[in-house]
Amino acid sequence: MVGLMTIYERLQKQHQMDGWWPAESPFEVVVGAFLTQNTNWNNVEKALVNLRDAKALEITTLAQMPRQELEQLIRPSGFFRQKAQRLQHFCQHLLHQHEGSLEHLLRQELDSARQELLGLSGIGHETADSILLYAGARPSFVIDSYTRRLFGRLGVLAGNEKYDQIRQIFMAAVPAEVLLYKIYHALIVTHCKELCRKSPLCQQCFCADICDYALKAT
DNA sequence: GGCCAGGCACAGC
DNA sequence: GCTGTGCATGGC
Repeated sequence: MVGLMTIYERLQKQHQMDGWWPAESPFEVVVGAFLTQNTNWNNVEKALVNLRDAKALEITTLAQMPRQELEQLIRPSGFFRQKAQRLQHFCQHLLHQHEGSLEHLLRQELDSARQELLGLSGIGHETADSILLYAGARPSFVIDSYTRRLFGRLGVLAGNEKYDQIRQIFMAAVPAEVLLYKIYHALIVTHCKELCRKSPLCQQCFCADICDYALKAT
């Protein structure tokens, strides 16, 4: 069995990758995390531009804006009614429970912050961990569909593990460093997006090329 | 024109 | 606990 750090090193040799999540502030990371759910990032970008132009990338503004106005601004990201409602609930939660401070929520003990996030509407496991890692700089490994596909094909995962089981596998094998977690997740996504979908051998991202590469000793 | 994209919640079993 | 379904847009 190839170790997770070995796979990391092989991926790193093939892709240039930095901190990755494109955002100008932790709050913008949060907004992006909601908007990107089951949605192409290109569409998220359009919505973020709209919000920025409307000077609405701010907790109080977003919380108090008329729902329909917010819906129209984020419309390009899809599921806009759901996402508008959930974003406003999140901002109102910050205002009421954390004096409007995102940092106040995220600087709690890691498991406490995670549980609080998971209790909010529209925040599931992946979104919670994305917020913790990329907005809060907390070492919480993000598991997404790419991770499941790639590491399932590599034989690291059986395919029936629950989210938290997979997260534990990664967090047990990868040193708890924020930058390392960020880059590893980014490498997985980038690797799958660039290579997996483009290969003629690709079948729902179980593409032989990507896996042979990752397994191959370099 | 069909399929997919960096999910989530909820109903029904 | 697991599975199916609704949510909606834009790019390929």
